[in-house]
Amino acid sequence: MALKIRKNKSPEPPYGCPLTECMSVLGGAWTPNVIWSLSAGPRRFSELRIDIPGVSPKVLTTRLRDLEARGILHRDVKPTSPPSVEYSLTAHGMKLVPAIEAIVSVGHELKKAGKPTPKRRTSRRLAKSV
Amino acid sequence: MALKIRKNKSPEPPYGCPLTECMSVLGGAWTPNVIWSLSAGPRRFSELRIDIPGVSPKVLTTRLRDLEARGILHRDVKPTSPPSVEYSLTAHGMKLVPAIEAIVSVGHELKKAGKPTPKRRTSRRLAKSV
DNA sequence: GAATGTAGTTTCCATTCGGTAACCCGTGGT
DNA sequence: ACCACGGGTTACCGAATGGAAACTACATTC
Repeated sequence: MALKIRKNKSPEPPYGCPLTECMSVLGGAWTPNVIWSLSAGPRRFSELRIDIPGVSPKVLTTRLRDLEARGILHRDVKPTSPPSVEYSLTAHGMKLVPAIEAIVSVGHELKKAGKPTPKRRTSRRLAKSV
Repeated sequence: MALKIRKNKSPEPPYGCPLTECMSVLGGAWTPNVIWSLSAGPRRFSELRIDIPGVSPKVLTTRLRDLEARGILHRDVKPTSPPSVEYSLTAHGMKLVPAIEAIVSVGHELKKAGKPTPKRRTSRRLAKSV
């Protein structure tokens, strides 16, 4: 007999799911880092590069453009000479900060719990031997 | 003159960053959905497939194996005949739920704010025309 | 006029990732 | 005997992504 499907549904269906929605924002590489960095105040391109070691200018540009297009951050070109460009979170972007804080604090807990840093991804051939 | 670098550093450097740490867990496709679904109680493989429309068995398997290896969820094979397999969050995995809730609630806000759903990801050739 | 600094852009490349589809195994029902 | 179901696995594939490196433009300064 077919097992019956329990139907205490999970809180949100993934159709137009806010979860998916939000993850599409946070999903890109370095995105949370950028937002996190900006949460401490406005920053220029090269400051961000320093704040986020390892990010390449290409990816950083991509992220900034993308987040700007989504209304998460604001790009402000100061007409100084050499013009400097300042990025800051919009009110909209600020809303993401608590979520990122939550993620960060979970990150702390995950580290505290001393994960043995699993290196294997799909090497679970043992499934049948269980 | 070189602009001076402001040094009100962002809260966490990305070296062994808890943010990065945690995102490496949440980053895979459908991962948050899986955890979200399991946050409502234990679920079997096929229930998850129903809860998360669009997820392929391959990816679902991958995610479940990965999350199991990380200690986020627990795989419980019931020795019934046909054996059914139940997945549930570990205490560890539960810790992720608030973060996901935060993400979900931001997702709601992002939707409320009526984003014009930018479909283009990297098609911002227009950069110069701005 | 050469160097430096800011703020990127562009090209190229390798890899990863996820999706599709097909297949597998054991059990139970008809 | 045969099919369906639960719970996957495997092979194959194309798109997307992220990284590296080189290059650009403009302005100031030496």
